[in-house]
Amino acid sequence: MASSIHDLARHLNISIGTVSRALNGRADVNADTRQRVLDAAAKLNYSPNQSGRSLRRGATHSIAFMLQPHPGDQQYGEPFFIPFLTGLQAKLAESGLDLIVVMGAPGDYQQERLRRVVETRRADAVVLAWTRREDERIDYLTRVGFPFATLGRSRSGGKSYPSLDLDFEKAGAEAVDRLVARGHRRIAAIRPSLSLNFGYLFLAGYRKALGRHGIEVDPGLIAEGFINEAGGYEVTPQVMRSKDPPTAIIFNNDAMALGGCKALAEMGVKPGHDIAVIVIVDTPLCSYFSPALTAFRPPLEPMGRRLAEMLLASIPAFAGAEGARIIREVWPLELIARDSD
Amino acid sequence: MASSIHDLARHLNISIGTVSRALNGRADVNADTRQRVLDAAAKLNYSPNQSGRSLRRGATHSIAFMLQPHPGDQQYGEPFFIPFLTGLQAKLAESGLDLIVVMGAPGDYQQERLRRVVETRRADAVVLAWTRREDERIDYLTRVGFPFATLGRSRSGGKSYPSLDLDFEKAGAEAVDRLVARGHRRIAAIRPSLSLNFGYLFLAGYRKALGRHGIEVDPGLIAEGFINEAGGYEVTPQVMRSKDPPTAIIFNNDAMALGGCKALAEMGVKPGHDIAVIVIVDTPLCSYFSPALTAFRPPLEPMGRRLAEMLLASIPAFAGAEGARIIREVWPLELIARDSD
DNA sequence: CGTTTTTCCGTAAACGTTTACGAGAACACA
DNA sequence: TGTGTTCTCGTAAACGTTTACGGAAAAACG
Repeated sequence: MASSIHDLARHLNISIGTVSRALNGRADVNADTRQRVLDAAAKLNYSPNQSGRSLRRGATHSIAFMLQPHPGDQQYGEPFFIPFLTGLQAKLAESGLDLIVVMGAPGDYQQERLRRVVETRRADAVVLAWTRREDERIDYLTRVGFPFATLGRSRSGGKSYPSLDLDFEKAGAEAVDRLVARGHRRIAAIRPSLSLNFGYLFLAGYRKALGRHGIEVDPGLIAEGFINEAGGYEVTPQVMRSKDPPTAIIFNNDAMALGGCKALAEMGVKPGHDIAVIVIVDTPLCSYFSPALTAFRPPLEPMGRRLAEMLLASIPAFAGAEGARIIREVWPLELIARDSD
Repeated sequence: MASSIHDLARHLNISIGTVSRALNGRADVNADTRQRVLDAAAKLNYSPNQSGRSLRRGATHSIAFMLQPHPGDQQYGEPFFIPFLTGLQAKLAESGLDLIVVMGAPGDYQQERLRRVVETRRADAVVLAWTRREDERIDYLTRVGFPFATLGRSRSGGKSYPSLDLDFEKAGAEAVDRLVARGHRRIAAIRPSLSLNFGYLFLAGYRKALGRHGIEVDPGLIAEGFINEAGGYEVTPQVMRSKDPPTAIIFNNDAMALGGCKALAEMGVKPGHDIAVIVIVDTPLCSYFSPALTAFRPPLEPMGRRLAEMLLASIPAFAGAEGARIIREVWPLELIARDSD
């Protein structure tokens, strides 16, 4: 099973150097010999040992995505990533790169696992998600000079690394606009910790839009919970018990909305009927919920592909002739109107 | 950043051999020297290059989990895995092993990616999920003699590899028993393709229990759909439009149930009121749905830990003194009674 | 035919580890 | 003092690649 380049060379009676050159498509090898090598490689089922190759080349030809069970939760956060990873992997594969997903241990917010990946040189670059406003991972990676890209931004938004984010601020504002246009003025916002940057951005858009409409921000209508079903469930009653309860709620993600709607149901409040509900980040859940939830849909698969491009473009070793460059993009979210608002 | 064992050796004025032995805890190195090496390693922030180590040792010290966007769907299937992977990773980490998750390209059912992992020796073993009744991946891995374990069984259920599965057959039967005890006799089953082994097992249990209760199996009450929301949504109306419609439905998983309930709602049928609903595999979705869905909950995180143990026990290089052995286990599913039945 | 260029290939070093082997020093023992 | 044992360490080979270098043969050119 473990056929090495030596086996190939012995089998063909030529030197390993020639075999390697033939396999790697170098110019200085006769067309005949190349073909013989290729045939033999197919016959012997040869494929290069990754460790040997990485060691020699000083590159692993793989990119790591850091996947983290979110603090305070083990279940949520990942269905979101699957289409994204599909796009990421597809684009990386076009450049002959492997995508590996590294599971973080719960709790340490990836510092330990990230260090491990970097220090043992398991990947040539990493992709981060769940970016925080102050993100120690970003600091670490820039400090040690390890290539990376982020899905999401951090506060500094430094120009030193590529990032692709969604325009949560605009989505927050648009949600408010839409609700105000439908006559709502008591609009609640259920969001995760502001340390998560998308929560921060959402709230900024929410505030700005309310201001634009001359509506005063009522702190009693803003609540923070864990970014999962339990969080939404726990926190929604708080805003509903406000002296002057909301007639509409904007949830920062689908899981919180699900929990929130559960709480509403228990209070006898029906979304789309007694109260308007809008969700910022759409998943299939939203469309199959009853009532179907109006939500902002991110184009996850294209985002994955794009971030792969941006990452590769930022790394000299992978960037083509035009040289490395840092790209930062913010994509709009598209509202899918359904039955809940 | 790239401090190697040579840097350490030069810095301490000793040979690289000694450094390596000190780092690896070998006996033939003086206690003083060992300490000096350890200190220097910490100071220089040394950690061994993974490629070099793998090359020399002939082992990567990492285990690959094959993650696959399910055919016909990009969004579903993965929240299920997160707690499982958390357990898997935790246990592997105790043995100094890394868990990497390898994304399959959509469509090829992992064959191509799996071959790549195996042939380039990227991992020492792999873990498979979504086992099919006839599983080409299992055939391939056994044929080439690559170590692996499965979450789920295949038809053959060969004794050659460790596997951990849930007792879907018993759960299917228990669901029927429960519904019959509550007076139902027209019980529908919504399931995925029988090529997926858990779908097959579920149906077997369903049939067996019906037989035990002297209820004839009505093919019109059994429907097959894609294992996602869309599948449940599409297929549920079929059984409802049966001449003699069901008074209860058992869904084979949460996503199908979600889609099915959507379809029911559109038909004006209310789960837990007009019809009983039971879900075989529980996720947080089920408890936050309205009404909360009665479901069978798998202990995912312990399953991950256990499968890691079983995998390691099956590999001579990792098994302790007692030698390698193949363990196969089937765990019960626990019913969580909620409001839908 | 002599010279230069091109084509093709073998040699060997290097990447960063681990480890078998052997040797010097220290020590124990008679 | 001589012999044997135990500690400790250095040397060097090996893992499977890639690639710089050089050289032999073939081709091109005058």
